[in-house]
Amino acid sequence: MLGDRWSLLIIRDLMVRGYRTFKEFQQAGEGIATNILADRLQKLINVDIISTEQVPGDRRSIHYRLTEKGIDLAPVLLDLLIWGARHEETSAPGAVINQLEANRESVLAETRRRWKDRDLTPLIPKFQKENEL
Amino acid sequence: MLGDRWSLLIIRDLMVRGYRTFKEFQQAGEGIATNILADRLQKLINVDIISTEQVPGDRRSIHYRLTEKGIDLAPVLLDLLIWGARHEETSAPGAVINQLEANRESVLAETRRRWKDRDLTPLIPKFQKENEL
DNA sequence: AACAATCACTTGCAACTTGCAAGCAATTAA
DNA sequence: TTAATTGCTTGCAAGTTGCAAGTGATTGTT
Repeated sequence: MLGDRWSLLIIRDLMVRGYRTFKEFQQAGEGIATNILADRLQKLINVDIISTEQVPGDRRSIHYRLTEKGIDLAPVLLDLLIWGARHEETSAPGAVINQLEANRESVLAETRRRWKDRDLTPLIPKFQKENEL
Repeated sequence: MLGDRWSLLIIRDLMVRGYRTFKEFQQAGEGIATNILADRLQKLINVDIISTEQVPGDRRSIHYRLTEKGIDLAPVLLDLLIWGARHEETSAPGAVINQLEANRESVLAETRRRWKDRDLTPLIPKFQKENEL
């Protein structure tokens, strides 16, 4: 399931960037085609990594959200981020990475807290992985 | 680079199972086609995650080995294993997983030690992830 | 009320990637 | 000398991806 080009990026956007809607993923800059995006979202739902919710006040829109199983991927994503940074496949500044690495546990706790509280502020001020995570 | 069906499995086999040769990967049970295997190995070499060495005493054979960058993926793989186990996509017994989780740091240290020393004994007595890691 | 815009998708199709089976060169084993 | 082994490569059918252009159900604007 995670063995494709887009799924982990979607999960990352949900987890650390606070993205929720189809449109946000689509415009995320990575350039995923809408048919593929729809397909990946559905597959992630099928394996219970994400779920959907109605948006109160706009019946066109849907909010995607990580499930418990989905948020449990946080350690993986964090390690991948750190790895990418260490080996320079990221645009995250070195200092930020060192912080993340030194405070692994609290970063993970904060990530989970944000999820629970539906806090949509980006976890850190934007980082990107060039080619794949 | 890691966003495909096979690359992480190859890395895992190198890291925790002690596989080294083309043939070992091919027979690993996951059923990768030889053309794809050759392609993935080459791509992993290109991004400096693995490297090759001559086998002394058999000039037909080649040993693949993780680079420093490759072994640095250990935390990612370990977390992915733990995640898969927690959400039942693994055949690793629960007790083993709990051990891995509780001793994360020492497991990682041991993994790195095995790599340095070229210790080929499997890290734990075989575990598999059903569909993708 | 009528019309335009927005949102989350679908559809059609060409281009690329994968998987399967067979084959091959260079050794090494019998 | 012949057979087997190792690490690939090749050809081709089948599957997946990406692009562009819709579509239907709202919601916003005049």
